[in-house]
Amino acid sequence: MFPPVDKDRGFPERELDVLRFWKERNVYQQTLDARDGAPPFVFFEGPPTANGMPHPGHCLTRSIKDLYPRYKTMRGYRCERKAGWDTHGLPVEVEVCKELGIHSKEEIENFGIEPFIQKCQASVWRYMNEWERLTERLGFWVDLKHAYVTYHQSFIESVWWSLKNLFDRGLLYKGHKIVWWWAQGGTALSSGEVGQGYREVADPSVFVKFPLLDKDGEPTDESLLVWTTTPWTLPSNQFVAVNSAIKYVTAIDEESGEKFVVAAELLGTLADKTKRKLRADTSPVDGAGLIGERYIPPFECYRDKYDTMAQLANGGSSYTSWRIVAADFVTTESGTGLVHIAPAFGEADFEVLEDERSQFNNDTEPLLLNAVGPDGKFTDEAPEFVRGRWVKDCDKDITRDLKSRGLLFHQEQYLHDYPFCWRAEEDPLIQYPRESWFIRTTSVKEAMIENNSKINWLPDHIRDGRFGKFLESNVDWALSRERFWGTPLPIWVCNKTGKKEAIGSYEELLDKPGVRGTEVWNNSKRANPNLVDDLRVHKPYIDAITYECSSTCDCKGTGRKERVSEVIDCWYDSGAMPFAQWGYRGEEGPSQARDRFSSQFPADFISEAIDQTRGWFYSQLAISTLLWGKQSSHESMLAKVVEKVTGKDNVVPYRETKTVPYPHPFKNCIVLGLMLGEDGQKMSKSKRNYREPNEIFDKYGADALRWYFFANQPPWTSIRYSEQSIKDSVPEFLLRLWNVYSFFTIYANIDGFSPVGSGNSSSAGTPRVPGAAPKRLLAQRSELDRWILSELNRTAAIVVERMDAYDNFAACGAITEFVDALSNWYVRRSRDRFWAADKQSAEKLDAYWTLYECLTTTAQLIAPFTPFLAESLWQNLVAKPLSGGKAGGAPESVHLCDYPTGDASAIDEQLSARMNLVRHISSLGRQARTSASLKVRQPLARVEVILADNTHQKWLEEHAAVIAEELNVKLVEFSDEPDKYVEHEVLPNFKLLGKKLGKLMPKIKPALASQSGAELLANLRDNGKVDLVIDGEAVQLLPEELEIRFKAKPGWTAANDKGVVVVLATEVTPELLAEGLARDLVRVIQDRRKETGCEFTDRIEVGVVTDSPELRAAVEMFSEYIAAETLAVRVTPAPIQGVEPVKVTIGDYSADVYIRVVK
RNA sequence: GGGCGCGUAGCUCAGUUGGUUAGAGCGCAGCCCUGAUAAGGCUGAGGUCCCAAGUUCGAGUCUUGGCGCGCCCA
Repeated sequence: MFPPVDKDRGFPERELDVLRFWKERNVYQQTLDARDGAPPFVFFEGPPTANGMPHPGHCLTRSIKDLYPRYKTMRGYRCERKAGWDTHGLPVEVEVCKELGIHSKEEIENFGIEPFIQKCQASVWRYMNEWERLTERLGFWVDLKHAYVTYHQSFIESVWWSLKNLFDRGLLYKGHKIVWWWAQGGTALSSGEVGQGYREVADPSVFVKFPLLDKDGEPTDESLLVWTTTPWTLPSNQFVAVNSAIKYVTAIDEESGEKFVVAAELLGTLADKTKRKLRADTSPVDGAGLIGERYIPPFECYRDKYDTMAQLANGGSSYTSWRIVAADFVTTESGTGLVHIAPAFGEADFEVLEDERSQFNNDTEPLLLNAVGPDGKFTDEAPEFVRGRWVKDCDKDITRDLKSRGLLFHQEQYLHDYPFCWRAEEDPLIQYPRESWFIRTTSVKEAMIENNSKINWLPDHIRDGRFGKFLESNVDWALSRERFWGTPLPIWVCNKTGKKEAIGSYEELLDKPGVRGTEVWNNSKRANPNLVDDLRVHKPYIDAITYECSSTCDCKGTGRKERVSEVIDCWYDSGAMPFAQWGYRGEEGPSQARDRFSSQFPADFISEAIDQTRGWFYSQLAISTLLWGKQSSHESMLAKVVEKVTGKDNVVPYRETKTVPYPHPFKNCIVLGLMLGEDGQKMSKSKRNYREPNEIFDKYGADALRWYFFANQPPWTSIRYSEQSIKDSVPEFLLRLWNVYSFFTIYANIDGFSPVGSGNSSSAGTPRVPGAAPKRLLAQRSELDRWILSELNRTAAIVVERMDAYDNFAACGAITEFVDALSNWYVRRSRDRFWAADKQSAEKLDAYWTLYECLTTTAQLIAPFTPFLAESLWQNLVAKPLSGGKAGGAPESVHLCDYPTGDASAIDEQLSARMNLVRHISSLGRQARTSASLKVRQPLARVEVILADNTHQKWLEEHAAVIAEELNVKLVEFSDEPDKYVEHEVLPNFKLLGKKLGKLMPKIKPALASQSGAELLANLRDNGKVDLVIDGEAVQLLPEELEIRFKAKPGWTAANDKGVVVVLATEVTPELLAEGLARDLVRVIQDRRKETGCEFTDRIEVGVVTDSPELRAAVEMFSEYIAAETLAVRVTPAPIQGVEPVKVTIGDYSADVYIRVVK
C-alpha cells in the first residue's frame, strides 16, 4: 500500500515534515558520506553579513547556491558546503554607533575602543537566528556548524599570512590616497556617503596667469592661462596639464598687448566671456609641443625650496615641479585647455604626480606639495595671509591677492554639484591626501586579465564587459582603513627608523624577542572570562604588543617595533576566504589546513549578484592571482635589480607559494541579477515593497519560491519580486505534478498495485528504484507507455545537458514540458487502463509501472530544484512502500539517489514526433469543434485529416482510434483528396534562396502567388522544379527551396496549422444525438455520485424520468453504456422509491434523476 | 560625466548563424471537459519589437546616434 494522499495538508506543512525527516535521519550528512572518496565539486560560500535581516534577495542567492551543489552531489561528486560569515567593517561599526547614539571617530575613542569592539563582535550575531532559520527553511544545505567567520583568530592569521607574503614580495606598500575628507570631523567618507551629500552650489571660478619662463629660467612676456574653481588649491600648484592632441595658440590682447597660451578652440569663448579683444598671435601648435615648458607658480611659498633639478631614471635630469605635463583628461569643454594641477587635492591630479615620479630616480622624485593640514586649515607653508584659516574661507582673499599682483585674468561664479558631509550639512568636503596602505594589484593586472579570461562567467558578457573593463582600469588596492573593527594590518614599525616588518601569525608575534603588552589582553580576559578569545588578535589588544628590533633592523636592535594603527578593508577578508576558511598559512603552516585547502581549491562554482563585481568577485580574483598567479611585473623588476647588483642569474624574490594554472580561485560563476521590489524599485525596508521570506514560506512554501527563481527567467536577469508569480508556480508546476501523484496513489491502492514483486530483471525503461520489479519490459509495453518513457528519458538527458552548462532555466523548461505531457496526455490516455476491471491484466500493470517509473524518476529529476516536493514523492512512492533503506535497498531519501541521465536506448525520437502529431491533430480537431460550436460530448460521424507531409501517415492511420476517441468521432480518415478541402500556397524558402538570388528576392513571392498552388505543385511533381521568369531572368526553384503550405478552403469546418488540416463532418444524426444525450446523462450521474459522497467503488441504481421522447429513447438505447460508465447495476426510466430526485437539464431536455447506492 | 546591462502583448519574460505568420505563462473574455475535481483543456482579443538613421534583396536580431530604466563608478 502507498500512504494515502493527505488532502487536507498544503505544501508548506508537508515541507515542515520533510525538514523534520532530514534532521532526524541526518540526510545532508548522509549525502556527503555516500560520496566519500568521490571526485570533489568545490563550492565557495560568499559570506553574507549577519548583522541585518535577510530578505528575498538573499533567498535567491541561497537558492542558486543550493541548486548546483545538490545537483552535482546526485551526479556523483562530493560537494562540501562550508558556510561563512562576513563580520568586519564599517556597517557593523555604524550599527553599534547608532545603538550608542554617537557618530564620530573621536566619540568612539572617548567611549573606549575596547568596549566598542566588544559590542561590534556581539552585534555581528544579532540576526544569526533569523539567518540560520531562513537557510534551513529554504532547504539550503550548508554546513552551518563549521562556518568560517572572518573575525576568528584562525581566519585572521590566515589573512596575515597572505599579507606577509605580499609585503615580503614588495607588493604591499604605504602610499598616499586622495580621499573625500571631512576636515571638521577628521575622517574620510566612503563613496556611498559622499554620493548622498551632493548639492548645487556657486563657487568662485578664476582664470589665472602663470608667466612662462624661457630656457634660461627668465620670465617671458607670455603667460599660461589656467582655470580653476578651487582657488585655495593654488598655493599647492605643482604642474599645468595640457592634452597633447589639442591645438594651442598664443593669443594677444589687442588692448593691453598681453600674451596668453590657450586652447585654440576656446579662444572665441574666452573673448566673449571676458569681453576682451583676443586674437591668435601664432599658428596653432599641438599640446605635445608645450610639454616641458616652465612657468612661475602663482604663489612663491615652495619655490625657493623645491625649484630644483633631479635625476631622471633614464639618465637625464629635469625640474621636479612647475612644468607643463601631458594628461588625457584635459578637454576643451570648459576652462582654457590648460589645467592647474595640485596633486594633493584631486585624484586625477595625484595620478599626474605619480606619473611624473615614475620618471625620476626613486630618491629624487618630486615631493607632494600640500599647504593644507588635515584640519582643513592652511599650514605655515602657505602664504602668510591665509595661514591657520579654513581653506574655503580663503578663496576670496586669494583671488584678491592674485588681482593685486596682476595675475588674475578673469573671475566669475560657477554653478556645480559639490559634496557636503551627510552628517554635518554645512561642511563641504575636500579632497585630501591620506597615508594609506596599498596592494600593488597593478603589477598583476595582466595576470588578472588572463586569469579572468579563463573563467566561465554566466552570463558571459561579464567577462569582457563589466568585470573585464573593471580590470582594465585597475588601480592599486587601497587596503587600509583608519577604523576599529576589522582585521588589523599585521605590520610592525621600528620606532626609531620606521623600518617595517610583516607578521604572519599570533604565534610568530609572541615568539619575537622582548615582547611586551600581552598583559592588556590577559588582564581583560581575567576580568571577564567570557571574553571571546578571538578578540585578542583585534584592536586594541593587538596594538599593545611590541617587540625588540633585531640586529638586522636599521636601528641595529636598539629600537622597538610597534604595530601600525590601521585595520584592513573587509573585502580583503572575503576575498581571502578560499584559503582563510581553512586557516591556511602556507605549505609550512598547519597541516590540516594545508590538506583541506589543497583539496578544495579552486572552486568549481560560486554565485552572487552582480553588485559583487567589484566586491567579492574582484577581491577573490585579485588575491588569488597575487598569491598563485604568474609572477608580478614588480617582482620581475625587483629580480632584475637584484640580478644587476649581485650578478646572479634567475634571481627570484621571496615567494612562498607556487603558481596554480588559471582560472582560480573559481571556474564557473553565475552572476545573478539584482532583485527589485514589487514596484520595480530597489528593495527597501521602509518602502515595504516586498514580503518577509517567512510569510512566503508559510503561504506557498519554499519549493514555490525556489521554482519561481529557477524556472521563471535566466538567473542573471534582474528579477522583479512578484508574490503573484510565486503563488502561480504552485498550480503551474507543483500542484500539477502532485495531482498526477495523487491520481496514481488513489488507483494503485484500489487495485492493490505494489512495486515490490517477482518481476523481471532490470532493463531499459525499468525503474531506477532498487527493490522494485516491474512485470514487463519496456519493449513489451504499449506504444503510449514507450512514448512517455521515451519522453522521460529524453527529458532527463536534456536536463543533465543543460544543468552541466549551468542553465537551470532551460532545464526547468524541459521538466515542465514533461510534467505537462505526463499529466495531460499520458494519464488522460491511460485512464481506461487504470479503471479496467481485471486488476491483474498485463496492460493495467504496465500502466501502473510506467506511471510509477515516471513519477519516481521525476522525483529524482526535481530533487535539486524543489527538494521538498521531491522528498514527499519519494517517501510516499518509494521509501515507505519499500521500507526504504532496509528491505528493498532503495535509498531512504531521494537526495541519496544518483541523478537520472536519460537512457538513450529508451528514447524513440520517431515515436515522440508521431505522438506530437497525434496531439496536434487532436488539438486542431477541438479547435474546429469550437468554431462550429459542437461540444466534445456530442459524437460526430467523422473527421478528415490532410497532411502536408505523409511520412507518418501510415502510422497515424493505425492509431486513428486515439484521435477518434479524443475528438469523439466515429471515423478518422486520411484524405486522399486534399484538393477538395485545402488550397495550396507555395512560398519561397528565404533562407536558401536569399543567398542564391539576392536582389531578385522580393519579387519571388508575388511571382509564386500569381500562379495557382495546384499548378505549381503539379509542376514540381512532374519536373522536379519550378521555372519562373523574373525581370527577364530565368529562375529555377528546386523543391527544397520552396515551402508548401496549405489551409482549409472556405465552407468547411476545419482548422489548420503547421502542415495539418482537420476537417469536421458537422451533421448530427438522431443516433448521434441520442449518444450525445447519453454521455450528458453519464456526466450528470457522475456529478450526483460525487455529491452524494459515493466511494469510487460503490455500485448504484439509477432512475431517469423525463417527458422528452428523445431523452427516453437515448436512455433506452444506451442503458448498458450508462450503467457501465457509472457503475450502475441498472438504469430504469422510473422513479426510485425513497430517493429525492434532482432536476437536471440534458441537452435541450429536462429530467428527474434518482440515484441510490446498492448495498 | 564614464562603464556595463536592459527596453518585445495589460503583467512577467522567451526569441537560435538576419529569412517575410514574433512566441510562452499569467491576467482578461468566451467556451468546453470533469470520479486527479479548491484540478484540467480549447479559443479569442491584445504588438509602432523604445525612437531615428544606416548596412542588406530582407532587421525584433547587425551598425551608429538618440530616449528611458537599472547597476557600478566618478
